[in-house]
Amino acid sequence: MSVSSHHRQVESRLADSGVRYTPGRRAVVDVLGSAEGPLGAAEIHERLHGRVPLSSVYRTLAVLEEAGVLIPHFAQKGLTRYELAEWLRGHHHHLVCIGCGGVEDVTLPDPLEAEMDRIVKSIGKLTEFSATSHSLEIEGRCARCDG
Amino acid sequence: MSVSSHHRQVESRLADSGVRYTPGRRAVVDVLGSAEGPLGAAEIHERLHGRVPLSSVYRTLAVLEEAGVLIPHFAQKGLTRYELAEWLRGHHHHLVCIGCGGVEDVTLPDPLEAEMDRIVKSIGKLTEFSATSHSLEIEGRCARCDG
DNA sequence: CCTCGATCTGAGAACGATTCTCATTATAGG
DNA sequence: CCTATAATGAGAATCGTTCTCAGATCGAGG
Repeated sequence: MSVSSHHRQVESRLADSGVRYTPGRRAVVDVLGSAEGPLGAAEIHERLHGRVPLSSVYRTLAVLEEAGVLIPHFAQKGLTRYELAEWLRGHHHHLVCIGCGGVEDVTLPDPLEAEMDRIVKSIGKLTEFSATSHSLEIEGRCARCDG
Repeated sequence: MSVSSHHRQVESRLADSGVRYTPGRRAVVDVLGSAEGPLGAAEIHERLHGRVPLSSVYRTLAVLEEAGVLIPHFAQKGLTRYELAEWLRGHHHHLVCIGCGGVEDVTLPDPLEAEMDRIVKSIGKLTEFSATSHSLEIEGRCARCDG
């Protein structure tokens, strides 16, 4: 799943809604496509060395979220991070480090993910709630902070 | 696990850190103890009918989080909600409604929770990450928003 | 190519949630 | 009681985010 493949997919998804895939928007997708986990607006702005002004980064994130290209992720007070949606990056879960606050992605092996699905389905049956998606957040200490 | 039992436990936990369990703090614990899910500062202030000013609610939340009585929960842009920590309320998961943004708790039946534990343990073995806790976030539509 | 309308952008103002400040009040211990 | 310490209330300050608006860009039709 290369970055240029992301570009093709995003471009066509945006085209469907009559939205342009401009250089600024590409730049944001590039940054997120090569990130190790979700990033916030300020982090993205930083990684672009100011080539895209912060207010435009925010607008771009809103446009891409609206188009279903990005998914917001909340794990810290007052900070929204974004990552590529699952249809671009694949289904995965998060390891949230209680030491440094960072978030890493994990993709489960099929048998484990199948088990997760069964659990989520069971919960749907137990409650008046129609589940569309799920995410397992595991808190702990990453290799760097553990020791 | 009654509310008065919560009060006793919280009081003794706070005493350990030389922190007073004042009426305002009790009121916040009361509200959270009888909530159906995590609440934000404004929601708590609202449910107290202004008996505790908003700035005090914020301070109280910070104090109680610091003491390990409350756990913050993030599921919405720019809004931090809190709930009683697991040692007070028991382990549970969250149903996050993509319609109204609300969050409900679910406690899994033992066999399902046991399965979750196995999954989390397996992930710990797969990665350089020492898990201390986990939470399954299920996104979907609540009974009210579905239809 | 050139024009026109629609879309996008940049800069800064505005906003909402949260935190801070500081003067005042409550509390526990001597 | 008195005093030192902790807690409170009200409003100002802060920070992430959203909005506004004037100007730049684009792409379809002439």
